[in-house]
Amino acid sequence: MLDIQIFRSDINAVADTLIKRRRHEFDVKAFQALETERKQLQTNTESLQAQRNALSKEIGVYKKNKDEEGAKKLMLQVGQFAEQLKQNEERLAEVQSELRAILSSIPNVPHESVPNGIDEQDNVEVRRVGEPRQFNFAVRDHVDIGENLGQVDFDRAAKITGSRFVLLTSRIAKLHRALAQYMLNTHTEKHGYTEVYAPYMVNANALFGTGQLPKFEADLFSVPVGDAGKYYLIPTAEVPVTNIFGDEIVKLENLPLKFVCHTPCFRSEAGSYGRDTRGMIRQHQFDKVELVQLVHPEQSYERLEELTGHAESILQGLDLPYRVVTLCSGDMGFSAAKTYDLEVWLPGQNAYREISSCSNFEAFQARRMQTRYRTESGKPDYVHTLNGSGLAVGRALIAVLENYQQKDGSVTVPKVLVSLMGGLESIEPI
RNA sequence: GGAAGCGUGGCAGAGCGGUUGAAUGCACCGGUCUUGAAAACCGGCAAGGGCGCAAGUCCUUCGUGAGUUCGAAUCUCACCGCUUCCGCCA
Repeated sequence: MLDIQIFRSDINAVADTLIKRRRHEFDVKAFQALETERKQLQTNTESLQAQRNALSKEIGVYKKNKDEEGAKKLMLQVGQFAEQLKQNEERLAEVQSELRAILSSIPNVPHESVPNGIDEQDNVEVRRVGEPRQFNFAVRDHVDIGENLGQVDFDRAAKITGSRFVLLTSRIAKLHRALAQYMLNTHTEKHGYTEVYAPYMVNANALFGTGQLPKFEADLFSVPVGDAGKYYLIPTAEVPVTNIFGDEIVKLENLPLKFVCHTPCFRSEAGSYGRDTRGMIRQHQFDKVELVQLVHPEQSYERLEELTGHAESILQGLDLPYRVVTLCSGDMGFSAAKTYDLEVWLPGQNAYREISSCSNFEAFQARRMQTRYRTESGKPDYVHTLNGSGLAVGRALIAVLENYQQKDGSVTVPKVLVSLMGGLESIEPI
């Protein structure tokens, strides 16, 4: 959520930026009309409330003095505007909730360093790290590799559940676990993150906080709770972890707060039918190790570079070639002010594919969650939030299978994973 | 699932229809005292919002929502959460 103050003072500039940079249009006239009404209603309502409060206090005094007559007179006075006050209060609540609804459906404004653009075509490559390996045989993709090894099974997953799920077994299931373990160990031991175990189901309020609701309900899975309520399966650990300090004022000296959390992620992938239907690239359920930081506003852009580096270090440790891309304004997520994507080289696709997304949300999420810190002067102010995948475990598995494949169909275990694999150096067919 | 109890400021904990945004203690901040510190003493200390250049002033908030009332932290209803006991269970 953007600061309503900038809509009050400089609405045309914001509207302009949002159209040019995010192709997001909103009705400035309607907003302003509501805002004018709000201002008038609020002033009016509050002055009536003040009158009522003053009279009520007086009534109290009369009652104490047993002057029922005097009290009666004042009660009549209040009665004269009671109905008007009630109507004002109701309308004011309506207007404010309409304003809030508009405000909460407006995306974040991109940082000035974010390149302008429409879609992923306009993303800007920042750097490439590592050289794609040259193969002296016909490369296979992870589906062929995994099925040939007899340890990746899409058909049975579809039988058990449906499409876009996978069943991993034996060494590959263990490799998947080892990858997550390696990521968690690295981030906790080398990068100073605190490990978190968090709920996999969250309420609507938490999803509002990070920006998935109200606009993107269709992307989420939910389960009914009680008679009317529901919980949502998390689409990313970002949701429970970023919300840890929602509605709280954290101590300045505790910043930055850095958390790492390994969870499954559940996404309905509505609107992506037909895309990446082969293999494990786009699943309804996948594991991810997520990095989350709550930081002092002045530091958030340095922290974004740092956090991106933490995610990169996993790819480097696994010796996987990748590139870093700055998302253009049109390709960024709803809540982000700036995003770097890490794209890993997949020989099976002969392409770089996203494996991590690292973003600075500035105060956009903090404002929704009401997460603040106390400034040096003691005044509360919003923190900045960041997160990034460090990394998507399922996609990391794909990358390892494809980049470490051998001519005979086996897959070499990356050096850093050997001990986590109990000494196993190569995955063979079973 | 059944029964009982409880949700108040950073924490603990009063208040149970009237001038209470809320006693008191702890924590925290400033001051006096002290060579310094501690102790003692004095003072300060919730958040959000409106109007205002400002000083200030007004409104809202005692789990959430609705209601009763001139007036609600206090009464009513619903919901959410927590605790304890019983049952069940990994």
